[in-house]
Amino acid sequence: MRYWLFKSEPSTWSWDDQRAKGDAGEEWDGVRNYQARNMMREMKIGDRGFFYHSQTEKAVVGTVEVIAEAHPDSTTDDARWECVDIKALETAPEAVTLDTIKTTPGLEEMVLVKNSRLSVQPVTEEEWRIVRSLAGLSED
DNA sequence: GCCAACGTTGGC
DNA sequence: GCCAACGTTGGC
Repeated sequence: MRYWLFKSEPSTWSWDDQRAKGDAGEEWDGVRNYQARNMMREMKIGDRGFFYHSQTEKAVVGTVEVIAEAHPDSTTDDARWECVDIKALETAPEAVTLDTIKTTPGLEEMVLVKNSRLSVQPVTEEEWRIVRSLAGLSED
């Protein structure tokens, strides 16, 4: 299993919006960036990810599970753009802020720190464990 | 609201 | 195929 990070502006699509979809989940649509799309093409059903709020909050607020592999993005006719479906899994008891991530040993190399603009990012197993722990989430 | 970083576009 | 110009994103 691989790990990822999905970034969203809460004013556009928030963790509450995602949770409201329940187990049915929702398309992670609207991505118009090749790197981010390529990440989604690599995802498999059952992969896990962090849900990150950018802009106002700047924190990891929950975890999600990939429930459908890459398929055409329904919000465009442009065949270049694909997306996966994800569902909310766990709400983080403690939101993990960007500030914390930047100052926690072992997380210096996170894509979130290195290339903050990429909206869908890979997360290493080590990073996954550290951030889960900071979020107050149990080990898998 | 500003600005740096980055990706994309289009002219040559 | 290069590179300048432009648009977008996101942290501050």
